[in-house]
Order: sequence, then structure tokens, then C-alpha cells
Amino acid sequence: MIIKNLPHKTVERLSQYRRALLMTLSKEKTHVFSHEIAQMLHITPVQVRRDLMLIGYSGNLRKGYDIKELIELIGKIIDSDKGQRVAVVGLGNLGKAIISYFKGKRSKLSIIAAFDINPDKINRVYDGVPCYHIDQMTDIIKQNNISIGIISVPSTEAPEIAETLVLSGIKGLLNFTPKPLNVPPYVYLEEYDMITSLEKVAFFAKKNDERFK
Amino acid sequence: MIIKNLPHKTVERLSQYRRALLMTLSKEKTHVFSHEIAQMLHITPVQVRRDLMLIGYSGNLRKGYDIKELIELIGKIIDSDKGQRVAVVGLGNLGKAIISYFKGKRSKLSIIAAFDINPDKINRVYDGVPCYHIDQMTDIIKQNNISIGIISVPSTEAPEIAETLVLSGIKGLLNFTPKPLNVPPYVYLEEYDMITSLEKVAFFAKKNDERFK
DNA sequence: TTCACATTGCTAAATTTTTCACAATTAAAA
DNA sequence: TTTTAATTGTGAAAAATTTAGCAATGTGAA
Repeated sequence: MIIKNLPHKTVERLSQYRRALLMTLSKEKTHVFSHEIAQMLHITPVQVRRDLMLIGYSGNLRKGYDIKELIELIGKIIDSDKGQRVAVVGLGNLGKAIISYFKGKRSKLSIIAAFDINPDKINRVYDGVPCYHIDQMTDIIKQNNISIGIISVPSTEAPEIAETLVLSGIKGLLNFTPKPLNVPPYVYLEEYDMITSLEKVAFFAKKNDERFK
Repeated sequence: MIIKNLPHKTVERLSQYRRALLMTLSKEKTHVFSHEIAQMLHITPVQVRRDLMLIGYSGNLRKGYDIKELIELIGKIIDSDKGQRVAVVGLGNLGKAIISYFKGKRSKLSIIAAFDINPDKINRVYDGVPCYHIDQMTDIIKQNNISIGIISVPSTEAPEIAETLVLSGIKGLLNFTPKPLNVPPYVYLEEYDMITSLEKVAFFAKKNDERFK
């Protein structure tokens, strides 16, 4: 299902709604109100309703939204029906953390390969994900039709890795190194830097603290 | 230095500007143009100039911005002059990754303690950060005036950990678990979920792919 | 010294995102 | 059956964020 021009932020929240709903799933509770979802995610109920409106989902006026239906619909919108395969490049602490976070998280995304240069790691399997040498990256990506790459190598290596991934035909990249990358426009790039998050927390914690003093 | 009502997004970008500038720092290059910063971070030059305007920094009309001066000014705005101390709770792969990311990243933020329940980890030092048992958390946080907590425990534990941290007097929290938390308004909470990032990449990669097909 | 021109700084406009406000609706209670 | 009360859905307003457009300026070249 394709809905044209879904706002960036809405896409992000849809993923969060689904995650939160999957966590609250139970036999007794089949429906959820907008204000319940809102409370879980620290946003407003209107925003939830607006997002659901954008994806054309209607709730029941007195019972709220059908949890199972909603989860399914979000899947139809944000997941690719064929599924998408993911590779993690760099199997250090972060790479391993990502893989174990992912374990058991159903979803149409599956991490099916990891790459590293450390011989101790190569040809071993981590949480169900086999690790290969980086030299094999292009081949394995092409063979397995992997379309998404997660970069968790040391930042000095990041640009070269990114280039190789792009040449291997990757369609989306998630860069966890602090090194800003450059990719062609047909590759979607998302960068996340922990330091920035932490500095943001530090800044607003400080500000908050002054305000509540 | 305090500038009232600095936009949320600007704070985030200031941190990124600093990081990017620290990476380009060299003897030969003392100045940088707005379009150079912009290119590194995939944003527009106008946006860079606007942000710098908000913090009251003036560049040189033909040479651009003085890199050293700018780094220093950003520090004056987003850092706390006394510095802020940080604790990592949960020393699994993610906790270790965070600590090692942080190593050597100067800055007024310092990770000075880690907490876990695994006896093998307790009383050991990881990348310069000592690990204590979670039972000691409140004491150590108070003694060392730690104001920021990073939560990297399994998501089931997160709410309890958050509560303890809040009671210990923490001012800001960075939650890496997919479990949404609740904290009082005087605590700044930032949540980051890798799965959401990855799903976003997947969604826009798919969309991009259709567009460029 | 004068000129050319790339860049900054900034106002105003545009766009995106969030919130308000309230009519419509319907499940459950009376 | 009627009433009540809580919730949805949404147009319109507000707020936040980004971008356009351009005058002003200062550097280096002529």
C-alpha cells in the first residue's frame, strides 16, 4: 500500500506506534485509544489521530483503535511486501548490539549478514547472523539481494565502506559513525550519532535544571 | 553563555557542526564557509548561517568562519561550564559501544561510571570507566554528582532503572531501549530506538528505489 | 586605488509540523 | 428507548522550521 507524501515524522511515529502496540498486545486488550498511544510515546492524542488519519485508518468511536488491525495496516504501509534484507558492517560492540536488539523482532526486515576484518569473527555466527570477511561484501550483497546496510565500523573506515556498499547496489544506509558520508541521491542515508544525542540531553538537562531550580 | 530559546533542532546541529569541525581541524585550514559545513552535513548553507546567526556568531565576509573560534563558541553555549558527569547503566554490547565511542572525545561530558549486575563485570574497568553493581547506583550517582544517565539494559529492566535514576537525582536520561519511559517533567528524557531508524531507512530506501527506477 | 565578486547576515516568505476546537458519532448506562 | 459521556475525525489556526532573496561588505585582483 502506498500513500503519497507521508510526512517524514509520521513515518517515524508509525514505526513507534507499531512497536509500542506490539508491546501492549494481550488477550484482554483488543483496542486502544489515541490518548493511550500518545501517553506511551509522550506525544499528544491529536497527533496520533492525525497520523492515523493520514494513513486512512478509522477507529471505533467508543472503543478506540483495533490493535491488531492497526499493527497490520502500519506494516502494509511501511514494510516492503517482499521484505528487505539487511547487512551489518563492523561487528564490534555496536554491531553486536544491533544484531541482538534485532533478534526476535519479527518484521519484514531481516539482518542476514555481518562483515568484519577480524579473522576471529569471520565464519562464525552471531545471534543467528553469519559473519564474512569484508572482501566478500559485494558478492554476498548481490547474491542475497541485500538492500540495506548498517555501518558500525570505526569512523575512519566509514567512507570507504559506504562507497563499497553503494557500488554493491545497496539502497539505504544507516551510519552510526560520527563521520558524515556522501552517497548518490538514489541511496537513502540516515546518520545517527550518539554523541549528538548525549550532548542534546546534556544541554536540555542543564536548561531544565535551571528552570525548575 | 545562555541564549534564550535556542530551537531544538539548532542545538542538535550545533553539536554536529562542532563534531564535523573538529574532524576537519588542521594547520592549513583556519576558516570554513557555510557551504562547506553544509555539504558535510547534507543541509543547506542558509541553514548553517541561520544557526550561527542565532548564536550570534559573525564570520568573515570573504574568508568564512574561524574554525577555532566557532568550536569554542559552540562549547560555551551547549556545554555546561562546570562539566556534566554521565553514567552508563547496562554494560552489554551497547553499553560498551557507547563508552568506547566516547573515549577521547574531549568535551565537557565525561562518563565516569558504569553499572551492571553481572559479577564478572563489576569492579572491572572498561576503557577507563569503572563498573559497579546496580545496587550502588544511587550512592555513587549522588557522591559523584552524576547528572546524566544512559540506559542500555534489556528493555524489561528499563522502567525500574529509570525510576531509580530519577530518585538518585539524575537530570537527563538517554534511553536506548525500545521501552518508552515515564519521568517527571524536571528530568529531560531522550529516547532513541535503532529499530525505528532502521525502519525509516527501509521505508525511504524503498520509496527512493521506486522513484529512481 | 578601484573593481569585481563571493560570501555573509538577515528580513520576509514558504513550508512543514503541531495544536486547537468542535461537530459527529456511537457504545453503554439509565 | 433515550440519554449521557467519551472519543474520533478534521478544517482551520498556530507554531516551528526551512528556504528565498538580496543588500551589504570586505578581500584580493587588476
